[in-house]
Amino acid sequence: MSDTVRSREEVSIADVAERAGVSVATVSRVLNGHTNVREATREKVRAAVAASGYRINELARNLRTAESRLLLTMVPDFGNPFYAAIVRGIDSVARQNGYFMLLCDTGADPLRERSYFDLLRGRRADGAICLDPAAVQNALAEEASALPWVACCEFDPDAGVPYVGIDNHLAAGDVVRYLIAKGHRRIALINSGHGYLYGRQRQAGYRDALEAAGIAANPAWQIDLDSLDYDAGERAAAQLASLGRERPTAIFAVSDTLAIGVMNGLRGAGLRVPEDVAVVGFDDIAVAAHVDPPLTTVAQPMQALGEAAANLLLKRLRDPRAHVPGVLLPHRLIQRRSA
Amino acid sequence: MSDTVRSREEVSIADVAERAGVSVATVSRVLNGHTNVREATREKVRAAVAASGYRINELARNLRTAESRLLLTMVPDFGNPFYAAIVRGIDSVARQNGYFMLLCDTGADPLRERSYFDLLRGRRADGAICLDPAAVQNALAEEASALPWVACCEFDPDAGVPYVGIDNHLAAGDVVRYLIAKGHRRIALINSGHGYLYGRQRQAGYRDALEAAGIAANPAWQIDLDSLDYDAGERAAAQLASLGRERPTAIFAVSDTLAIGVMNGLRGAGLRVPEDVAVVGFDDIAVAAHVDPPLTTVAQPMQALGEAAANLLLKRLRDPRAHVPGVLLPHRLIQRRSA
DNA sequence: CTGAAAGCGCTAACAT
DNA sequence: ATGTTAGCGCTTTCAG
Repeated sequence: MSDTVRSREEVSIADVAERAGVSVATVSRVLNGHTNVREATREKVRAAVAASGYRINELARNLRTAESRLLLTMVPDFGNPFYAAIVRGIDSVARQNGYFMLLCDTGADPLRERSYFDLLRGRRADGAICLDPAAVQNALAEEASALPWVACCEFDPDAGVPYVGIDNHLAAGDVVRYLIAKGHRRIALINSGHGYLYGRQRQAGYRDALEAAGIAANPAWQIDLDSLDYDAGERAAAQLASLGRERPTAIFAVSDTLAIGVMNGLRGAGLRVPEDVAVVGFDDIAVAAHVDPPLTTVAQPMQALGEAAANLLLKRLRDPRAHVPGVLLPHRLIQRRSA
Repeated sequence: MSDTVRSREEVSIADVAERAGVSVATVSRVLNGHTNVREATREKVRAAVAASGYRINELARNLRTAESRLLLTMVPDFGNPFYAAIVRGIDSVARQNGYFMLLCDTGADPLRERSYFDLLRGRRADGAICLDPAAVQNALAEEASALPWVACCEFDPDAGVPYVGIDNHLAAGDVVRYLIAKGHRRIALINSGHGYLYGRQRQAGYRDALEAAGIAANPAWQIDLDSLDYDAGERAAAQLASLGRERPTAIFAVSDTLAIGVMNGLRGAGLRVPEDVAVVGFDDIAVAAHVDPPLTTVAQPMQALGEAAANLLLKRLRDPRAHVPGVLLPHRLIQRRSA
């Protein structure tokens, strides 16, 4: 009570020890919940801690224990709502295991991503989960492969890095088969360029499903974009609409943002969805159910993906030489009104 | 060349020193770019560093220098795209000043937020920027006020915490005056509940502007929601639409997500935007320009808000006893087709 | 220009 | 059950 004035000077474990009339070791034991301390002593220490306003210096503890209990999650674009649920999944597992999870916005820039890996190298974080494009990951794989990290959603199965994701080839096939079952034979694909592995996988799934149904793919119906934003989708739709009688009756866009842009572009060209052109997206982001018409799309088990990634990472931290396998989780086609 | 095999054992500064035939002090000097080292010695050290694959242990350095050069940004909801540009602004300033910025998703939960503040208390981060609701901040203000942090967008001017934001009262007034100028007199407000200070400020701005124009506010046209998501906006619109002849001709929603939901709800009720009901949102998030019709809304200078917040924080870190003032930045009404 | 040595604040043997 | 002590890996006087 008499010591209300907390000096702004840092109070250390030694100060607490002195105050409580015990050794620093005892204070440390109390702090860490070791059982071999007499209750009376424990109480004295607690009182001294409270009275002094002591706060443990985790930096010192971390240096000593050689771990930070910090996990990093690297996202390529913080503005993309797609990552939200994944991040929540990671966070919940991290928390349950006594770790903090902190987010890094890499901007899909290898240099920035490298700088975050430096946090691992400098022992300031214990591990990382990377949601970045496989290309970015690969640029770093060589020197980074010894570091404790796992890939999520975007990954190269051959990079030797543990990963979690879905079967993109199968998912794209499911979309095409769904569209075919609805009577479509003129199906376009709007893809995300070759930076993303998932793009190549979905393209292959699209092609193979078409082929399996005996439908020849029209090259004019395959558009590769270098962006995933609404505008890009809009422009692609305009391009497809301008085909006139040669235009497709269904469009599969590899992301919901693209698909929403597509619907806008179609509307701009005087075409109705789904009457004139059906549209399917990918990801099932929050707005997808709230655009007009609501978007048919492929849902990934985002939360589960994040949880699985976190669990993989923790396993790797516990046993650095454990074999950590790649994991594929099931997706789901969400049927709404756009197709 | 002969030493390609990097032992997985941690190599320390002492190892490098031995290898280079110098003292650890000299290695440290080279590492930190001190000038008082002979070029030949410097070269020897560099070679030893490269050959050994040495990586500085930042934990140790941080302990010694008593700083982490880590900044935290706390967001209430990682999934809300509203924060993206702000975060980028913070990040760029942090980077330019040699800091890492890491994101924390608090879920607007005071307990979780407190846990992140613990990172500050434990010296694992040097400072923080908090984008959380003022209510959450206040729950922590008492004990947290000694910590180096600033509030951004949501803040209590009286909490004694440095802040950056916009003039919400004025912005809401601008919206109402714009609507009045367009001939509207039946203007509804869809608000976000009382958890958010900006909600109260915008409500006051709405009321005052109406009053100044001699228009009596109809209580049935003021809806308080406890959520900001699309569904909530949709339900509120349905409620307003059900008023029949008593329904408003314009709706001001305090966030774009709400506004988009409102437009959907209106459409569901057979009402056209803007012909039957005009809609104005707030924030100018990315989708706002891509919904149908494009949304008229208030843009906040997000990037600038983030930069200003980061600069305030850095100033506070440099001089803990400096007076750091509150800062208000200008907003802008973006006129599109919804109103 | 370089080295020796003293810590930063903590944990974990190893005593007692 | 408690204390002593040796570091964790680094930076920084202080000497030389």
